[in-house]
Amino acid sequence: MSNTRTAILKAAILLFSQRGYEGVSMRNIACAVDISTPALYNHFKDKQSLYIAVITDTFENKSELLLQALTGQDKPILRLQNFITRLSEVLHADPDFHRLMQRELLDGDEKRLRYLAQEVFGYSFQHLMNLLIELKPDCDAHSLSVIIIGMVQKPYELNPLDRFFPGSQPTHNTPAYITQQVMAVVSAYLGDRA
Amino acid sequence: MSNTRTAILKAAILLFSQRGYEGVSMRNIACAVDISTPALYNHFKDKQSLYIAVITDTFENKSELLLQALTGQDKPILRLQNFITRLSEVLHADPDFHRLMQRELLDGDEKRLRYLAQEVFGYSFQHLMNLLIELKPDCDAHSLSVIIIGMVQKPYELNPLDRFFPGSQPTHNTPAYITQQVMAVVSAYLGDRA
DNA sequence: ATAAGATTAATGAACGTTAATTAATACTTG
DNA sequence: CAAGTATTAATTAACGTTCATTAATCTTAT
Repeated sequence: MSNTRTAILKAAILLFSQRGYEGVSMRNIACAVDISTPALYNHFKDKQSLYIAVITDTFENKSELLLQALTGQDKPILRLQNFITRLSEVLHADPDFHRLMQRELLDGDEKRLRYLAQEVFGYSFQHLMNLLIELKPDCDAHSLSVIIIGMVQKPYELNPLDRFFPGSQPTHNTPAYITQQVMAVVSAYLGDRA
Repeated sequence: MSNTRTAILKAAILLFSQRGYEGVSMRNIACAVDISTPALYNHFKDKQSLYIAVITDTFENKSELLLQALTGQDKPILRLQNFITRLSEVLHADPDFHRLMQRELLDGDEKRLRYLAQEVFGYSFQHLMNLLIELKPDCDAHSLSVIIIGMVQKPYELNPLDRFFPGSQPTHNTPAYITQQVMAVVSAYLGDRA
C-alpha cells in the first residue's frame, strides 16, 4: 500500500475522531498530511469513502482480542475477567477507536451500524452472553452483557467530565483498577459458584 | 418570552441533538421554524449563542429530579433505587437530552464541560457518592457511582445497535426493567445490610 | 410614530469536487 | 541496456454550492 495513503488514513482517523465527520474538511486532512487537497482524491473517491476507510481501518481486528479472552481455556469467571481487562485496555490504549465508536452510535446510518454490530462486536457479544449463561443460567444474558459493557466503558466516556467531579482520582482510571472494581460488583451478583 | 424564540429553540434542540453542531446550519433551523434565516438573528446573536441556549434549556432542571430521589426520606437502598429509576426515566423520556449530553462529552469545550459537571450533575453525583458510602462504607464511591451510571445509561446508548444483536428484546428497554436488572447486580454487591 | 420582528439581497469565506497539467515511477519493447 | 509508453501521484486553478452573518428595507402592532 502507498505510503501517502496510510499517512492520509492516520491523519484522518485522528481528525474524524476528534471533530466528527462534519467537523473535518478535506482541506484540514490535506493540511495535516502536508499535501494539496485534490491529491486526496488520488487515494479516496470522495470524503465519504475516506471516512468509511477510517472506520473499517479503526474497527477491524478489534474484536479478535476480545474473542480470544472470551474463548480461552480458563475457568469461566477468569474468562470474564480477561474480557473485561481486554475491553478496558482497548479503550485505554486507543481513544480514537473509542471516540469513533461513540460518534458512530450517534451518527451512523443503518448500514454502518449493522457493520458495527455484526462484524465488529457480534461474535464477542454472543460469546459474552454464552459465558454469562454458563456462570448464571437464570440470568438475562443480553441485559447483563450490556450492563457490564456499560460498567467498563463509562469511566472512559466520563473522562472529560471527571476532573470537575469531587473525589476524582485520575490514578484510578487504569484498566487494572477498573477491572478490579467491575469484577467486584459483577462477581458478587454471579455468586460464589465460580 | 417571544413565541418565535421558543419555536426556534424547540426546533434547534431536535436538530442539534440529531445531527450535532456542525451538522446543522442556520438555514436548516430557519426552515424548520418556517422563517427566513436572518430572522434567527433577531433572537440569537449567532449560531454559538443559539447552541448554548439549546444546551442550557435542555439541561437545566434535569438534576432536580435526580436530587429528589437521592435525598428523600426513604431507606438508603430505596433512595438508590429511586435514583436509578429516575435516571432511567429521564433518558427514556428525553432522548434529545441524552444525545446532546453524549455530544457534549465528545465535543464540549472546557467551559461547557465544567458547566455540565458542576451545574447539571455535580450535586447529584455528590449525593450518590454519599449514599453509596452510607450503604457500603469501605467502597470507592466515585468509581462505583460512575459504574452505576454506566449500567443505567449504556442500554440507551447501545439502543441503535441493539436491534442487530442476537437476543435483543426491545420490550426490555424500559426504565422499569433496566432498574430491576441494575438493582439486582448492585444490591448483590452492596450486601444484604440494606 | 416608534420599535420589534420579519423580509430580500448581498457579503466574504469555506465547502467538496473537477479539470488540466506536470513530474516521477514502472512496464514494455527494440 | 535503452527508448518509448503507460501509470501514478502530485500540483495549481477554478467550479458551483453552501456557510454564517450583515445591511437595508418593509410590515405591523403599540
